[in-house]
Amino acid sequence: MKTNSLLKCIVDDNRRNILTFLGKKEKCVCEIVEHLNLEQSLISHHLQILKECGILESRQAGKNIFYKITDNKISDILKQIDQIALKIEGNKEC
Amino acid sequence: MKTNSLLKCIVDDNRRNILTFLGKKEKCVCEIVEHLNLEQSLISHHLQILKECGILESRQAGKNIFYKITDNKISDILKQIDQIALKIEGNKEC
DNA sequence: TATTTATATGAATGGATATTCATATGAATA
DNA sequence: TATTCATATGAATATCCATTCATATAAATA
Repeated sequence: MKTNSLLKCIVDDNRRNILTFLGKKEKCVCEIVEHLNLEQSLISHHLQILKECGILESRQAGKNIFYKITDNKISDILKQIDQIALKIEGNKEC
Repeated sequence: MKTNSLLKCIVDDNRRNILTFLGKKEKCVCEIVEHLNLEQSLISHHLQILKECGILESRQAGKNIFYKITDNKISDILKQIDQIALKIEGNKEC
């Protein structure tokens, strides 16, 4: 069983930032690139990973491709992860 | 901010298995080694990592060293992670 | 249709981290 | 006190994964 590969997916800093930036609204790649200020190809690679995991889905509109978080279940999971991150703040070396 | 390094800690398969095996009860290293069927030194390395993160604490009793999960806060986090893992089960490539 | 713009892709690289191997330490016991 | 048992440690190696770089694709526009 690979129960934790979505966790692995989310644990990466850049991917977490992408997801946080996306929030409830879909955004096109160039917006994400501009906001995170990272290489376009890097963003693109991360988007593919998130998409393969079922966390994101995409939609084409002309030259642009828009990404959004797939469903509320995923959003809930992300919220939980953030709550966990908060709890962790009180901890030692972490 | 390093909000996710405890997550990184937990995301590793062997460490998750160690934590799951520990549950509420302290166990000595040799029990963990026997149960996970991995090299003693590997288990020991992982135990150090978990200890440095504040997830585990240890107690010596003669030749044996017993490890246990530090506090209920950590236990709660682990439970949440497991719940998340369950939700994820319904997902695609993950 | 040539060029520009937006995005994807794949190979190469680098860095982080898991694993192994050999050995050290330290407590218990013969 | 020599040996055994339980665990830790550190260096070497292997593996994984993020990042970069160069390039491909495909839509739009001049």
